[in-house]
Amino acid sequence: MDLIVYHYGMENCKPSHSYGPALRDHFLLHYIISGSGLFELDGKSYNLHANQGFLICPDVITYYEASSKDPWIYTWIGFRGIKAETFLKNIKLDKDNPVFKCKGDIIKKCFEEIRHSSTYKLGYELRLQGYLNILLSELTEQSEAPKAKGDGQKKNYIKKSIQFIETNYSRSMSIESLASYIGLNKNYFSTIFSELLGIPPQEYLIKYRVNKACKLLSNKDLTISEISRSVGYDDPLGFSKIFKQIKGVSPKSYRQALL
DNA sequence: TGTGTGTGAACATTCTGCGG
DNA sequence: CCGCAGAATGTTCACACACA
Repeated sequence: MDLIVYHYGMENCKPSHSYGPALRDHFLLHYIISGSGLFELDGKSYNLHANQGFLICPDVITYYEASSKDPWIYTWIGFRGIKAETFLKNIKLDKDNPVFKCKGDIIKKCFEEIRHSSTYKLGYELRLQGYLNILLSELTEQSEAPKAKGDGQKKNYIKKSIQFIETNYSRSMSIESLASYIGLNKNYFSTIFSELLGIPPQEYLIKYRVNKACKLLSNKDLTISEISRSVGYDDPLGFSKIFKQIKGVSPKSYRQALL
């Protein structure tokens, strides 16, 4: 199994309530709903409060204790599985970096839904696993490295858009959908694309498709219509127009010159 | 307060699809 | 292949917002 949920729950701790030192044989994610407390692992201490969480890894001795003045209320989920470690690595969580901070209230809601799963009789396990996946997905999103600033960030946008073009050129695609894939406004996307590459995204996409078509034209078993569809043009006539505009000759003439 | 990043609107230009 | 109309895209500018 990729992921198996072992157990889950919520604890409204009394002042100075503690657990451990103890070992676990599975991963255990805690999320602090309110209050504060202390988490210790490998000789390191972490003072944690609401909206933070911590991970306990298998075979690692840990100790945690609620604050005497403002004891925490936390919720947890224990799990393991062949993909558990990979998923946690994506979140950049391990025994050396066991603490995370949550933005918004999606994580809190995931834990609420996980606890609420017990009210389902037939779909219980699927629901539980589903919410664990959503929880890990959200933590992965939130753990994303801070965005680079200036040209570095712009280069990242352009790199991402080029990768998108290279894998989706054979499908119909608008510049707006491309910009939206990157998470930018289409106008701003066009501006930075032209700024960094010297040509607008539309022109880049057309040239990329025409270059791909040139390679396909060397295969005489393919018709012009098949090639036009293969590079994202449903209308062969439109494709021929564009091709002639870029290469100066029609696709047919280009092929004759090749063969 | 200045600067950089990003958005939204308006308008111009280019592209696309269709009929002849 | 041409011309047209509508759609899509590019350009420019004003503005908001975050941050130093």
